Amino acid sequence: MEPKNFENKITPRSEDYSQWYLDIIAAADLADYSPVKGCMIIKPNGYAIWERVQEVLNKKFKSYGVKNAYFPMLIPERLLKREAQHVEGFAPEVAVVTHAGGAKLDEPLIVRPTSETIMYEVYKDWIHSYRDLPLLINQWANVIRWEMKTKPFLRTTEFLWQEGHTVHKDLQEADIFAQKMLHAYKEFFADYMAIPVIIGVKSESEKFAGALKTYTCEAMMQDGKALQIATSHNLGDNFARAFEIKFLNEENNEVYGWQTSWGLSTRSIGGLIMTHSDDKGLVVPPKMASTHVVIVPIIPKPESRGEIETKALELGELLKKETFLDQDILVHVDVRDMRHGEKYFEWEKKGVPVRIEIGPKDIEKNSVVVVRRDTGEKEIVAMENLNAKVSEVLDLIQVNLYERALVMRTENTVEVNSWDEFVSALEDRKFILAHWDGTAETEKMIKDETGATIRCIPMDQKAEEGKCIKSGNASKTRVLFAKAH
RNA sequence: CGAGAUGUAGUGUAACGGUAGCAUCCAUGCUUUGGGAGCAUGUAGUCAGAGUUCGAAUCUCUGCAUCUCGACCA
Repeated sequence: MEPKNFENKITPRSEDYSQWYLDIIAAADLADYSPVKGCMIIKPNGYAIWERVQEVLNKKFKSYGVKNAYFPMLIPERLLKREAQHVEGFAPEVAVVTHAGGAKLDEPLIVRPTSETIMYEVYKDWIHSYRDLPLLINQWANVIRWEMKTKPFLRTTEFLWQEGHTVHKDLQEADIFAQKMLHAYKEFFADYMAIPVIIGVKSESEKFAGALKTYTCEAMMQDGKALQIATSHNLGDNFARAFEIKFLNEENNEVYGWQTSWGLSTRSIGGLIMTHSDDKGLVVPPKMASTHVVIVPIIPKPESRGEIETKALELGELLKKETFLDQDILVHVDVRDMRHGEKYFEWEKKGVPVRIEIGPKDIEKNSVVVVRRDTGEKEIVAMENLNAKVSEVLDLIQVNLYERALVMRTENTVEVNSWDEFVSALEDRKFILAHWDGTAETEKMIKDETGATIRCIPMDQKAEEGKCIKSGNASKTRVLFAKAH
């Protein structure tokens, strides 16, 4: 039965992808616009996903020997100016504090757009010997970048992220570490977010301001556009030279440190939304969900309420003792005095992976109905098998979401060998693997003409002689082109 | 920041320059209940400021906000 009308109607993806995205955020109650333009209020439902991101990444970082710390949000302007490319890259988008304590400040303070400068200013005092290395620090923080145009989670003036900043004894070790973090992100996206990402190297024009080399995770959203969902930079000794991070090596020579920085922001939540959600609402991969299972009692007769709710709560308690994929199952029993149909819609909008329905007929037959959020499949399950079944289904949903996203990307990725093919593939919203002559001029020409950018030079891309689709010049490997969010 | 569009209860909409109305939400009560229920009562609104006018939600200007498309970006 079609509902007549209701709040939070979701625009179909096919009709208006952008509106659909905003509708999902409203329907799942993830975020609100703030009184400050371009900023976002992350509501409890949205923040719960972020907390899960923090939990999983912290565990991963610790296993790599990375320690958490916190540095100030305000950075003296002179520090930002130390590294030439860095200041050039960030100057247009920094917010500056000029007054405080009722007076004009002698030196303006910038609100961090990223923390390289303030962290490295003190790193130089922390590092004296090769024995102090590697220095592996991460911080969870907010940063501000004054962007022209914002969109919840994907691009907001203020956003939350983690930024890791390390110092190593040589370039090779730094590069290996930058790649190690890139793979950590890739695994996180695959194993937890159920988002398949392509890892690769950014072109010169797309790399981080001040970096030697930028590694990136690129994901395909359901509209075929790419989302840069995490990055890891090999900073070389650029910042070390600017901030005089020096140490005595084993040969007693004073040398500069070699650095990396790597980050993942609340944008990844936008990626999660755009990868898995459907026209009914948000879909949260079980391993990222703060509620895995919602039990909805069905009460046709008021007098049977007590009995049914008791049974529902009882099943809930049993289920909480169960695990799936080494996680505890988080269960919510929804005993609110509402029609069950309304509850179904609400939990679907919020993306809870599994719904269990229990009513008088179920109690009679000693069974319940288990419904999957990803496929909508309903199954009648005997109560004694419920724990095992739910555990299995959560596992299946986690796997299915990843597979579904991977199939989508695979089907929409093409190799092209001519400009005409390139243009038509782009119109079909594909990821395109094509030859490029390696020059910034050609890259810019392609961007200006089509809006497509080089997302990355994929790491698993094999060497292959070819001709640039734009200039016709020689190319040694294919690179990934796409339009980006 | 450039081009365009739109701003009316929490949400979605209506009102020729002339009493701001409807639906929904929310609150209360009753009846209901295997996919967004029904009835009754109640609360709640013209983005902000200026101008034109006897009279402005409506016309004009300015500002602000949101959306779309560019430029910028995690």
